Amino acid sequence: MRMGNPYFDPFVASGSQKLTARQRWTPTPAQLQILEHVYDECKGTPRKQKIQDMTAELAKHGQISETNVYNWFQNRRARLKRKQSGVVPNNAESEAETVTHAESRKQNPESIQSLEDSAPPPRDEDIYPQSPDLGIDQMIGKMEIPGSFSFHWQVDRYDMLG
Amino acid sequence: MRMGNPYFDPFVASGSQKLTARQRWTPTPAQLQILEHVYDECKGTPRKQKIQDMTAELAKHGQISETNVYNWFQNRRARLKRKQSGVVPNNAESEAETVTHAESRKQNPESIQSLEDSAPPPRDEDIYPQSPDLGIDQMIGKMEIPGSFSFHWQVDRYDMLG
DNA sequence: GCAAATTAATGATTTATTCAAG
DNA sequence: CTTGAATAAATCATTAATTTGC
Repeated sequence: MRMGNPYFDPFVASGSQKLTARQRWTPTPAQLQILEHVYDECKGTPRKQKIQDMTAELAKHGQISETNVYNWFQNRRARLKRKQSGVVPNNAESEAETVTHAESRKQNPESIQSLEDSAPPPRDEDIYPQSPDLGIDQMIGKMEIPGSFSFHWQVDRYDMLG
Repeated sequence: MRMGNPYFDPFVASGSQKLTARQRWTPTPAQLQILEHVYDECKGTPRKQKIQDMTAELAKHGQISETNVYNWFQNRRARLKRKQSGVVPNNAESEAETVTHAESRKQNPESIQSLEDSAPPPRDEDIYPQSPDLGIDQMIGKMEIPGSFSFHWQVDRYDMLG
């Protein structure tokens, strides 16, 4: 089912410097605290408004996006449920992922199918009728983070070539 | 698993005019033709760039958004595969599945529970590093559609009240 | 004490299932 | 019934912990 690689654009330039390698967001301790606090308040996935609000707040403590927040809640809820429900040490492969970790770490580096690339889920492109400034502000702001180490943006998450 | 109603906001205002009722996009014949043509070319879900390009083109033939295009491809692929594989028209009660906890298939249309609303998947908000103009342009452009009938944007797809 | 190698967490994407509008 | 839309589950892939050898 899974095509080996959902996206695979290791080199956008010439494959010498992975200056645009895909890197995932990592919440700062402050962000994590806020996120967990909100999660504690309302278990369910927060609404759009809430997400936007949180994102704006979290952005003050480090790089973040609404997508990150949304994903975080999704994962948090799913994994918490799984942990609570069926940890069941009874069965052999409780997680079906145990094996995948140890050895199946490869990501199909050979299949260069520059023809079949899956597309990203563009969820909302036009649902921001009220506050586009936020997005722009963030985009500009994140270009240079004064404190801490160099944080990479997930700008090139998908791909940028036709 | 599925909660009865993931989101359920029939009326956002006060229940007098359903001016913001949820309405799904319906491709115009011209749009459909284009979509199917592109699908025929490359079966896989197109890439971001392609989606954007197509959306821009399709927008000339009627209301549309990248989300619509993406969903269309997703559904097209999934359903076509299902059809091709094993149709297995089990019209019987095949949905019974593993009913962990008795769950009614019915969604009570009476329950006006506009309190807990699930959140939308904010997919990309800051992934436009190279051509933000496009995004902004689109965003602005769609604010007012001169022609055609009054199509509701899915701005209110989720909710707009805290 | 540090750094490469391993393992465990977890952020991000894809797929399957379901809901509901037309 | 068809199918656009939305969610949750499954999966993938990258980062942080941890272990190991020096």
